[in-house]
Amino acid sequence: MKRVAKKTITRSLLYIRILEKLIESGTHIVSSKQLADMMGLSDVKIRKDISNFGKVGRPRIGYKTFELKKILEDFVLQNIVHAVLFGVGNLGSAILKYPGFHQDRIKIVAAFDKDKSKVGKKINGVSVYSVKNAVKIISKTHAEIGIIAVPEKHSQNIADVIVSSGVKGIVNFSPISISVPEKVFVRDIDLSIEFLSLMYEMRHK
Amino acid sequence: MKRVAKKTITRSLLYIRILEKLIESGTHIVSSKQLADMMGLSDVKIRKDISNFGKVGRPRIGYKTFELKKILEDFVLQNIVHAVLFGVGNLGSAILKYPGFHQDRIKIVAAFDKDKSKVGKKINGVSVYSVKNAVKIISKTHAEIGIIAVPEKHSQNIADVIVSSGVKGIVNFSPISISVPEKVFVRDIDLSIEFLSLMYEMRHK
DNA sequence: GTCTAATTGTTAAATAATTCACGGATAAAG
DNA sequence: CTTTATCCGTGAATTATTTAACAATTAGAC
Ligand SMILES: NC(=O)c1ccc[n+]([C@@H]2O[C@H](COP(=O)([O-])OP(=O)(O)OC[C@H]3O[C@@H](n4cnc5c(N)ncnc54)[C@H](O)[C@@H]3O)[C@@H](O)[C@H]2O)c1
Ligand SMILES: NC(=O)c1ccc[n+]([C@@H]2O[C@H](COP(=O)([O-])OP(=O)(O)OC[C@H]3O[C@@H](n4cnc5c(N)ncnc54)[C@H](O)[C@@H]3O)[C@@H](O)[C@H]2O)c1
Repeated sequence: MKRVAKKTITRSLLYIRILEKLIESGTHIVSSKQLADMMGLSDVKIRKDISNFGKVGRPRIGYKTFELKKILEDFVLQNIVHAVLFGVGNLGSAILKYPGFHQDRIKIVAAFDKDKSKVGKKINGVSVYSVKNAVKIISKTHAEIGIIAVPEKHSQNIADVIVSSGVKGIVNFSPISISVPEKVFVRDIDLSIEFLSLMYEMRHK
Repeated sequence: MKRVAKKTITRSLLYIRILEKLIESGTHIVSSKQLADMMGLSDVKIRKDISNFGKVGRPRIGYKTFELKKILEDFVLQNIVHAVLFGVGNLGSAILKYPGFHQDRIKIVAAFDKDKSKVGKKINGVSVYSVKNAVKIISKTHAEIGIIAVPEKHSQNIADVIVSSGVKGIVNFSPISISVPEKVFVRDIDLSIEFLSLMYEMRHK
């Protein structure tokens, strides 16, 4: 199968969300132009993205919302994503309590913290465990992604724990780069950099 | 001045952070290769990025950490960034309490919520106001960026408030696209999409 | 039926970003 | 003072992504 551009994948995930909303509201047909307006993109880009997955629209009509959603899902989603969280602090708690992940088929199956007062608690149905038991619990839960929400000085240590449990994907919220083996994929989410680069863009355009 | 690539800007912001750490630890000289290893990038990319800002390194030696930091800052930073936050919920509170923004010269100068039980409180030194007073307070504080951390069904409404206050930059944490005039810049931070696209990458590489 | 206007899908062109390849500088060794 | 190994800077090549241009399709008007 042809390699699909990374940006096409992230946009396709957004299309799926919009299509869900359209379907829910009873809309059966949508054109690339309508989708484009809803998302602030160009219609060509949307058609180009979709063309990666086959010929699914009809000229003069548009796309059937349900059919398009199905096709996109078949290519870019599959199952529920299981994740474990490290660090049940301010950010970690917000993540645990966020209901949107469930809607997007992301399930947090366990959380870990080194603070004994947090271990044993349940937040939004998710149990908080001691980091000592992480490897054991992760292998039991078949988690696929580890979330790092601990203070940066502990991030590498937690990354090592995640790697040693066999998990191959990490979402890292701490503002430092972690070292992992090549076969482990890391997504860094750095909020400060988002603010600062937005600021740069505002000043230079 | 030559236009600098967007990705070069975000990486340069990361270089600044690493350089700060190196300077703090007493390191005076660093090579592109060392920086590359610390960040998981290639050394060429780092040299190419830096070359946008002039000839600052010395062959056979490397870069003076302090000098490089200064030059990068002159190009990609300037002042403190002032932001206002809408929605003091789980995520909004985490943002208010995060000390890292201060280190990165981002200052949250006011927060707004529609929940009366939150209005009047102070979180980490930041006062929470009623949304009704937002335009007035924003113009007084000279905020440059508005942060949207309200439930998605209110996001467009809050975006309109932010725009009508004259603020030209928005960081949007809600999982929907907001409509704003062309001259307003929006950065969408969509956590679900990060998880799902990471999952895709893990399955296809 | 024929025409028209709308909309898709695709090829080609343009733009953006990365990687390669290597020349030039220079500190340190001898 | 010459050699050598190292590291920077950069033009050219490659790869990735977006945008433009347009042919093909077809529902609906007439
Ligand atoms: N809060 C934000 O808005 C925000 C923004 C950007 C980045 N971050 C980053 O996210 C991370 C978490 O931020 P936060 O604000 O939630 O911090 P926090 O201090 O509120 O929470 C950190 C949690 O991690 C736990 N912890 C510490 N060491 C641990 C370890 N070794 N193993 C397991 N748990 C451990 C602590 O007990 C605490 O519960 C930090 O790296 C921070 O830089 C946070
Ligand atoms: N918590 C997360 O981890 C997470 C992850 C991804 C996205 N998000 C998004 O971030 C946003 C906030 O999430 P959250 O978990 O903090 O939600 P939350 O429900 O905990 O907090 C929302 C806050 O916004 C306030 N609010 C509601 N309507 C408002 C209005 N019109 N004006 C001002 N304030 C208003 C509420 O009073 C509440 O304090 C949501 O859009 C959510 O989809 C959150």
